[in-house]
Amino acid sequence: MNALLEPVLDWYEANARDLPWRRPGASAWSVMVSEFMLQQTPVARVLPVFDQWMARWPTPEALAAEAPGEAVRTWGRLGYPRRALRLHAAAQAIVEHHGGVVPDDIDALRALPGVGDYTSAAIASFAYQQSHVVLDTNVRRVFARVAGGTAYPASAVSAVERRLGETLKPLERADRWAIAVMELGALVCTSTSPDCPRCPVRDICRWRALDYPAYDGPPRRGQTYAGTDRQVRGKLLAALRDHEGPVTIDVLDATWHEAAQRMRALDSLVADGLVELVGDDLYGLPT
DNA sequence: AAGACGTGGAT
DNA sequence: TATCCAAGTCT
Repeated sequence: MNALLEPVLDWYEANARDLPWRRPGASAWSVMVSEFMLQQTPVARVLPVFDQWMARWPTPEALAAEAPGEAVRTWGRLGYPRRALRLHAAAQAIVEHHGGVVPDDIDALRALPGVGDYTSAAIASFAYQQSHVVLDTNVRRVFARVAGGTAYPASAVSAVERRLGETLKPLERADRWAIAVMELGALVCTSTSPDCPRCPVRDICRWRALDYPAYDGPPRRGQTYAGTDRQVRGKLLAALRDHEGPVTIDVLDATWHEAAQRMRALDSLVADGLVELVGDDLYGLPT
């Protein structure tokens, strides 16, 4: 018996956001696109890019027919542009191996580029209403607090969490349960300022019962950014996105002062397939 | 199995 | 202003 089930499902019924990939009739492809875009990226920033993307490429086949550089360009400033490349490659794999239809088998999904444990479970659950344990950062935080009595989960998914996910997963409507817990984590049981008074399971929350003990685990990995290769890669790619065609090296030189780091970043972009050397000192997005 | 990998809004 | 961090994946 899962004491969380009904309160969380009822809360979701009343509080779920109206998002395009959740609407009735939303295609499996739209669910897949949304999941790629939402990896480490807030909903508010995904929405406009998602709309452009789906208008231009309403099917895997449409995207697969394009140059990967167009995917990278349309990705815009969502961040982690390798996701755009992987989504493009996944679309090509879907066309080549699955008849252009987003597969409904979780293992087939998991084999696609850019699709890991979370995304495969999410697509199978939300596009095909299957029953899977879906462990994203929201679900893991809710579990850690309600059941574990701690402020945050560990950095990596544990066997205990998977077991808990299996235990709590209802026989019916498992997909709705999954999205409901995710939504609760996203809107109420947030990382920094949880809104416990509005929480449907506050009365059975272990973390609350213990009076919110502070996180005492190992330091959570902080992301430095200023001055890193990541920042330089971002500037280089932004310059390439902002030009119609290939750019000369001097355009790229203007994006960062330190030559050694600039070259290292450019080389890594080429190695990742995000940038192509198209001529003598001429660079462009992949064709 | 830590660390790399973008970006911008919130605090 | 500095730090946090948002539906992870890959190596």
